[in-house]
Amino acid sequence: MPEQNAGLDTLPRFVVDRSSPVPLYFQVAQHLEDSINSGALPTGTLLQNEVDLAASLGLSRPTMRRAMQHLVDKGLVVRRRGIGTRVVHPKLRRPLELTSLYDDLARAGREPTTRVLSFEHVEAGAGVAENLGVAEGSTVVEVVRLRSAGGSPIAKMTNYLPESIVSFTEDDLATHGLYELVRQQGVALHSATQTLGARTATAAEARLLEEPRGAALVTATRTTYDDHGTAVEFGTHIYASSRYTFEINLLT
Amino acid sequence: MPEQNAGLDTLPRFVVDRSSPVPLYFQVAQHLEDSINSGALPTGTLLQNEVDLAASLGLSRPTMRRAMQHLVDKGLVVRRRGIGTRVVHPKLRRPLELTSLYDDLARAGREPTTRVLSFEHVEAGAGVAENLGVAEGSTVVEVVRLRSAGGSPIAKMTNYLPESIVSFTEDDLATHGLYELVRQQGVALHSATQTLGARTATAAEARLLEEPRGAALVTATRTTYDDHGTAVEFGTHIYASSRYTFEINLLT
DNA sequence: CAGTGGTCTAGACCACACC
DNA sequence: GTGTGGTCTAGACCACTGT
Repeated sequence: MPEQNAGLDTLPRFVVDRSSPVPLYFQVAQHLEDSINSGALPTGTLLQNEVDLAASLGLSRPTMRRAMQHLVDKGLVVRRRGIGTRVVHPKLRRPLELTSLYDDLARAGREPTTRVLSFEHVEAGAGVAENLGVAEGSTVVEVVRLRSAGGSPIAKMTNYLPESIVSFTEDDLATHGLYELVRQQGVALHSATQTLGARTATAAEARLLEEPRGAALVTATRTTYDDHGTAVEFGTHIYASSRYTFEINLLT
Repeated sequence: MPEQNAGLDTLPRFVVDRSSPVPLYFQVAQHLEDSINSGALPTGTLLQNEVDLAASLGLSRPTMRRAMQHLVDKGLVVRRRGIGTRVVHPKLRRPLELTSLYDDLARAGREPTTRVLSFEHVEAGAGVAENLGVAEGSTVVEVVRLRSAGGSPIAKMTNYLPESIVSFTEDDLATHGLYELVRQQGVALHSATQTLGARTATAAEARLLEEPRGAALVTATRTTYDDHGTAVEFGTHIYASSRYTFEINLLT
């Protein structure tokens, strides 16, 4: 007699749509994820075994396994041989995504606004050229933005992009995240490296971010690469530490 | 005529060991990873298609696919339908691991040293109790450490652990990372949430970290969970921002 | 012992990219 | 078209857990 068992009530009501272009494993994973997030499958729940689940959904076991593995990759469940599949701490969602500050704030319902402080074509200095992988002195687009939420400034963001991939306008940047715009141009973002640190604000920075003189700022530099290992974007950012912190989830 | 093609030279020499307990897909993935890291399969190389690779290794296609997917998850290759599998930027390894500051410094060859400032059993306050998921007032172990590298202090780390999982000693902490010790006791670390921010140093903190008065510090709070979603460790740390920054790699 | 997930096979059909 | 990876099936055997 298992201590807890679920999926018996919620899952048989669910049927996959075989005419949908959405893969079956993904439909199942999505439904399980929704059930976990909605509380229908609370933390600690032991799911039905994959063989029975596959049978009750009319799927093969490999397809069911793939759905399960998807949830493992997201950190929502843990699987143990001889034991079963257990729902873990629901707080640990969204382990690794390349999100922008704009998306983060929007998701938190904080109504982000962006003011573009400058948008111009400049010659790449040594630092920018090295991080972006372009020749020093070549032309790149420099974007400086002030992002606010709830009327208070959060961050000053300075980004450099190769001229060739910028076809959006200054207006687009006021209402969309930078990554969103880059992705819409067909660039497949692959990975990014980010360095976080801290330093005290200069007088101008303190004024801009409405922080006291000498306040501690979070600093971030990020380089984003596409599928070919080509740098797509390099940015140096400062954040008002009294109003923003970085949340990072890690899976072992 | 493909622009670049590989696997023809290196892979047929490789044979899987079917008597090994190491899964076949892992043996293959490991060999490919080694080939990539050694430069035998340089950046941009287009691998053989998975069907041929499977055949030449005497494996089924699903097994070969699994090896490939393993490399995709590690960020080493990119797969595109209709195109093939391509080796990407070798600089972007080790996307996301749960590492400790000790491990990070040791890997960088900076000879970390640790001084245990205190090691005692205390009653959990409200904040610690909530983050650790224990009752307020229950006994937990508090560890305060000063980590240095190259003779200079880097961070002051304050950790709280449930009393039950601490069987190591103060001496162990001077020469090993906290995660290493926890893992050695059979605890399966699953995931962690970390929050990074910044603030100015107090007078005592500045003195301890050998930073100027009012210096900006990086602050980090981290909660680590095991497979059961139980909190294993909660810590609040401060870092001398002039000597340490956080490197983070993200995969989209 | 029975039950669980972990691995592996040998096929099949489909969607997409390039020529 | 031809070739690529993406999805799916219906089995099989093994390793580990708990009774």
